[in-house]
Amino acid sequence: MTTVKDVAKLAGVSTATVSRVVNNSGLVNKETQSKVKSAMQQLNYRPNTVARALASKKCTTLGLVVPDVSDPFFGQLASSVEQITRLTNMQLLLSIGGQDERSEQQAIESLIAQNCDTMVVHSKKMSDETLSSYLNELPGLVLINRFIAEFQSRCIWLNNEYGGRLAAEYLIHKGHKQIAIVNSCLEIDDPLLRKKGFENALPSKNFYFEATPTFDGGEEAANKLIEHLDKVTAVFAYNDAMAVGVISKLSEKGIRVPEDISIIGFDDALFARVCQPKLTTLKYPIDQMAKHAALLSLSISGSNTEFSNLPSEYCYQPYLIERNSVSLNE
Amino acid sequence: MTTVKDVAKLAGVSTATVSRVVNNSGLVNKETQSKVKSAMQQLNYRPNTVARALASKKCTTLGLVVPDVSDPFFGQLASSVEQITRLTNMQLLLSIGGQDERSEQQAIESLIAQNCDTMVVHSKKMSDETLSSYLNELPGLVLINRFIAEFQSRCIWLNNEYGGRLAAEYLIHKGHKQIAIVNSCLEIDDPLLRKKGFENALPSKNFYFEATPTFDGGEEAANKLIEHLDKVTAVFAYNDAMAVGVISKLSEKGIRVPEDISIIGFDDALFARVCQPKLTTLKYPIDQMAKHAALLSLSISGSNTEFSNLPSEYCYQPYLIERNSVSLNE
DNA sequence: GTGAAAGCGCTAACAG
DNA sequence: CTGTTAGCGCTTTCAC
Repeated sequence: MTTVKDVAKLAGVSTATVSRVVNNSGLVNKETQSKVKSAMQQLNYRPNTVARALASKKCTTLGLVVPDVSDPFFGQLASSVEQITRLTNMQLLLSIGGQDERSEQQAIESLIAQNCDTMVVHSKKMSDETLSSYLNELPGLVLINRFIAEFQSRCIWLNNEYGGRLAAEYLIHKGHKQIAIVNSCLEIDDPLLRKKGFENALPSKNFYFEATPTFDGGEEAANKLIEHLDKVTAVFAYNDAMAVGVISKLSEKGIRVPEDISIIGFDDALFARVCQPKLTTLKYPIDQMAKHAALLSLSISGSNTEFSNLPSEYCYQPYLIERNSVSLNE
Repeated sequence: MTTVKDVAKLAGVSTATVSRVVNNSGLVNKETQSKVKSAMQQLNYRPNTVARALASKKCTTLGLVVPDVSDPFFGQLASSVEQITRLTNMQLLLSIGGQDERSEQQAIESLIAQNCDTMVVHSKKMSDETLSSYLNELPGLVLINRFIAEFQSRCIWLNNEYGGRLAAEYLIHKGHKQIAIVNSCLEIDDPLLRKKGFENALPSKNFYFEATPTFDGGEEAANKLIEHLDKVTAVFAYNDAMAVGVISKLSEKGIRVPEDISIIGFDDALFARVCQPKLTTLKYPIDQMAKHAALLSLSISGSNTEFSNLPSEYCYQPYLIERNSVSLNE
């Protein structure tokens, strides 16, 4: 491993000078500069980012915590954040938050130990209290998909309630009145808010089922749904995975979508375009949100000043993507 | 930020002693030890991993290079690697290799700059030569899904040819003789090897189509396939995404799987279970492979000694997952 | 057992 | 413009 010292020696200058040309911190004579540069090339010198961060007390890593990268939703989120880190010459530290509060905390702690002062975290298990204490401790921490009122300038979140309303309005517009909600059973706000938004727009008695927000959960819910099929013309699923699970189980039983029953999903995940029929769904603009969160964190923590013109709206609105899983109900 | 110095002062000992208790490097008096520990607690001291790595010249990060995390296949891979890093108290550095050789190189370079000496890389664009030079420079670098003969003890890869053969044998066993291959058009070995394995087992003239290895590519290939439907009873798709694309386009045209035509995929990706009908496919055991690669890298680079009993077989075999997209052809 | 001191690779005043 | 010096936070000989 070649260091500044080696370069300095070969170029016949001090390490400070080498540092100056590496950092482009002006004020270096053209000639010395080229001497140093050629020495760097000869030795195949690569600055040690770790040492640099330590000495300058500036951090070149951005930490991301998500519950699970194997879930395509978070894969998408991670990918978007990575695009920002690449643009800003930062490195991405990935920490997995997992299923419980403790491992979410550990994920953050390990980022702190790495001296990481800019981070975006997706946490659903940690309480507002512990999360708030981290927010206080780490000025560069930005929350995604979560809203804590005292820190709203550091939260990027989705208007879930509005999403629920959009779904209801669309189904009503299509002539549906008897609807089943297939919701997530996880104890987080999102399903409750979507339900609330939906029911505000369609207060008549709807059927309601809960399961895990996965394909299997969707199948499970469909099994219960089947008993009420005569009273239901459409279903609003918590997410596309569940929607696809419902479709799959239904079609196994010979019930066709959208001919026999309509269905609307949420997320616009990979699934949505790939399934049969293609899914009408509510777009969750996670790409934009993730980029916004990363940029926000970078700008708050002072790691980057170039991108100062960030969106002023921190609350994102889902919007309808019409495909063909919903039919007109006369 | 509290440092060793603060702890040392509060505990009335030297920083060396603090370091000793932090690292459990024995030889510390019980009493001093508890004094130090309570001081650490009082001050909420967290060792700075970056400084530690610098001073000890031991690295606590594992770097991962994949082309794209938003692709569920790589999400899965990343998730498996992360499970190993968590187990071994390492941090995961994620670098995206992207589409071309240059960005793959940059991904590796940025890991080197981070002083990362253990890494697993999935590279398909870099030439054997440049990759070999990195392998020489970085003893802890392990390749996944790629085979370079001179470095075979640092490669974890899939027997693609065998996968092709399995697909052919299964379809033959099911009575199919006229088969279309829907292959990836990417210029990497995998599609060629799968094709070779397939054709060795079924040398009769098959139909052959190429497209990008995605859902859209599958749809595109299906459009061409449709013209030859009278001469084809089954299709072998390069991966599940393509298979699902084929199914989708076909069913749009009123052609049913598996009644009218059978199809077999590759990967056993998320898609495979979710689509209609559920896809018969070849399992790509990427989870195990990724864990093996991470562990191998860790053990080679000397970052971890606990997991010495690694699998001795570096070449993984795909295996058949039978679902219901293939029917008997009499 | 414990402390003093040197140093990991680099940056950042401060002189000159 | 450039070199000297003093650290960043931690580990690690080497004495005591």
